[in-house]
Amino acid sequence: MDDPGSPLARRLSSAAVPPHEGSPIFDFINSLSPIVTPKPLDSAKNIQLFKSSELIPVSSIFTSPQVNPQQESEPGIRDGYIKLSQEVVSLNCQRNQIGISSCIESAGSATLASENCSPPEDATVLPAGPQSISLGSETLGDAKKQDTDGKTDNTADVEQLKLSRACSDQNGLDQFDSSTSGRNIQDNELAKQYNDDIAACSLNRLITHCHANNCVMSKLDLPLGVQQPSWTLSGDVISSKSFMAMDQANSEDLRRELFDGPTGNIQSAASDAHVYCAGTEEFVGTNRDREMLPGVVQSQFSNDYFFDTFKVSSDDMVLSQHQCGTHKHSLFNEKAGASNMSMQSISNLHHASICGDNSVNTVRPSACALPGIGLHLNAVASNSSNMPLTINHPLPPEHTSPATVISGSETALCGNEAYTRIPDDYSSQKILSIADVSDQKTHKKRRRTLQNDDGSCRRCSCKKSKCLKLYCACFAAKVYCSKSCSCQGCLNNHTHEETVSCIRKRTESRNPLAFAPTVTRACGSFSFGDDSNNTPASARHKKGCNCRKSSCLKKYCECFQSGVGCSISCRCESCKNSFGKREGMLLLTTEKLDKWGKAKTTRANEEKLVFDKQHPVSQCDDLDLPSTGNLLATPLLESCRTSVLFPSTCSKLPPSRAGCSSGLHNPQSPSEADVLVSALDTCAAEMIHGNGLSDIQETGSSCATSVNVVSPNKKRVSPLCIVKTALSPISRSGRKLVLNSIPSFPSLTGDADSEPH
DNA sequence: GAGTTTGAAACT
DNA sequence: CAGTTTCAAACTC
Repeated sequence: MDDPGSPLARRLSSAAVPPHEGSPIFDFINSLSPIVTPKPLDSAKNIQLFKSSELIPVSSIFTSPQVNPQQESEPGIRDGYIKLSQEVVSLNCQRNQIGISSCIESAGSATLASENCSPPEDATVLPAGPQSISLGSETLGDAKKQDTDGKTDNTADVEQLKLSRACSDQNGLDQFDSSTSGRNIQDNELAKQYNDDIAACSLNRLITHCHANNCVMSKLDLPLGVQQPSWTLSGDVISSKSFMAMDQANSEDLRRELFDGPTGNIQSAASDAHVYCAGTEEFVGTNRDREMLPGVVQSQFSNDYFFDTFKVSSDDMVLSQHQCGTHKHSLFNEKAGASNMSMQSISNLHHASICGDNSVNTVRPSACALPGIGLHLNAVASNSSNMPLTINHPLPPEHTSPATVISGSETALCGNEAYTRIPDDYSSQKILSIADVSDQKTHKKRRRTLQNDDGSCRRCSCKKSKCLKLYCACFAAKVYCSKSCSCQGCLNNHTHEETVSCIRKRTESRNPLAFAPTVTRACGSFSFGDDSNNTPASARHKKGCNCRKSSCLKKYCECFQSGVGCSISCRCESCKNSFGKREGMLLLTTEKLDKWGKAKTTRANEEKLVFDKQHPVSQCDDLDLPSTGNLLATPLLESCRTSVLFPSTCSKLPPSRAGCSSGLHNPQSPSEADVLVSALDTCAAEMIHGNGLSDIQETGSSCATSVNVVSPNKKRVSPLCIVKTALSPISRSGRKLVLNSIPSFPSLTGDADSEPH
């Protein structure tokens, strides 16, 4: 923690009280530079500095029973952040003692508050403590008892109102045509319907990581790309209701460091929170984005530092003002800049800046054609902080347009992998929203739409499993079944909470990855220059598909369903995944394959020995890997490709050809191999997915970050070392990289699990 | 909506 | 651990 005597601590302590004119803090505030919009590209690069070594284990993500996303969108749930109405906000505003503070709760909340006819008196004044708004699972669970249909009509009205308000008030968003408005509404609606736990975590974690790595980064330096993922994820979380452990201490530390300046009034409460700022997302902006806000919202901003002081509590946690504000900030960027893709001038600019992509075209064809949501249905267990999340809504053809793609952070940042599953309800609800707004269809029709049209609805219809097996989508997503499920004999509900918990534990003990998300996003994906062209494909799979007949072209394929390309984790056959074939293995030339195939075990070992003699010293002094592994001693690009690809290739090759399993093993422990495979996964896979050698230097840091994450013995591996080594002439000599113990399957445990056991 | 196909999960 | 069975979603008609 901070040294009490440190300038930082002094600033912090002084910030707790209103500054007086002439006081040091006042002077300090006055001396602050105007807010400067960071250059996203540069910022994005900064993000690469984030090390992943302090990331939270995935396992910590999956904790408490979750509620079916469907339910979370229901009135009782929403009230949670609906309560953050203007009243509340105004109270918060009043509580802000520092002149520069303000509040940012927007009309969006008010609009939401009216939704579902939530009486204003329910808008409990936000207490300072964590007990304020209880939106825990139980609350949500109870809420799910409510009927969904009744809500949607109100929602439609509200959304229409919101739309009109937005249209009339927006100054900078004049491209708001009716069709895209509908989509925006959908996005907004969707985002509201998702819990944003992860979003809350995301920035914290980002900050935490930054902190851990001594990144000097002011809140305003948080690039859009950093911020956006938070809110992009926020949409997910609302639905997924996943909880994520937070390194509260770290984030708090950093928050103090970063944010204690002028606004000071830091609430040292739990850093994680269900940031129900989300309810206002479409109207929330930063001071620098205010011109883009609807007037009604702008009017709520009393000053330019509003986001510093917003305070909101939700669930059982209190979000620091800064967090929330920053999230809002991010959120707005997301909503205004990304979700409203129709506003090309905004979104394109944004995307381009985030991506560091020269191309202004933000919409990838694949994204438009996604059959499913970019991420999976499971609980959003996301290290979302860094995660550029492309939400690719599975929309009917008539809705399939760039504007439907929430891609606010397509590339942005990924200090680490993230485990993200967006409930398919997301999309279905989006469709529902469309129906509500545009047609006011009947409930029946809506329900039908909900269930059928987008084809991605995950409401289970289990018959025999009692919804207590992974067959059940709800169970697999760690959510309780909802009314909208058509399951029979369902035990996956609150009534059988203990049973469910028990079964979950059992299931998880049997397979630790049982509840792991299918799709994750690899660390470093954001850093590849052309990743904007294949963001879905850059997603990685923890498990990978095993398709045979579907050629990964149907929703049988989890990858395809998730709108991502197949990865090296997949064992699919004849992969034709339109989002990214596992064609990396095609990079293995026939010659190479033949070589590998013909290589006898002994010969391979001999070569290895010879090579080891020739290169007795690692080319990277600080590459402190186990000598037995020496896997990165020759991390030449080609080898990197080859070897990393090889596992997947191996799985399809006869053992005799599967060099990686044909006796090249040495006594190295499998975990190390896993680790390294995992470490190389990102780099190699990114290369595989079309990123050339020229990208490596760019991506080196991220790759190395990955390596850092998975480095055996938790020893850090110099990023530069990896990159250098990968590009070294020696490495390019073509000598085979003897990946001694890479298993025939790549690590399925993922980065977070990659620590040696 | 019924039947078939598919691939993951569970089981042996 | 590989093979088989079970299961539910996706798909087809």
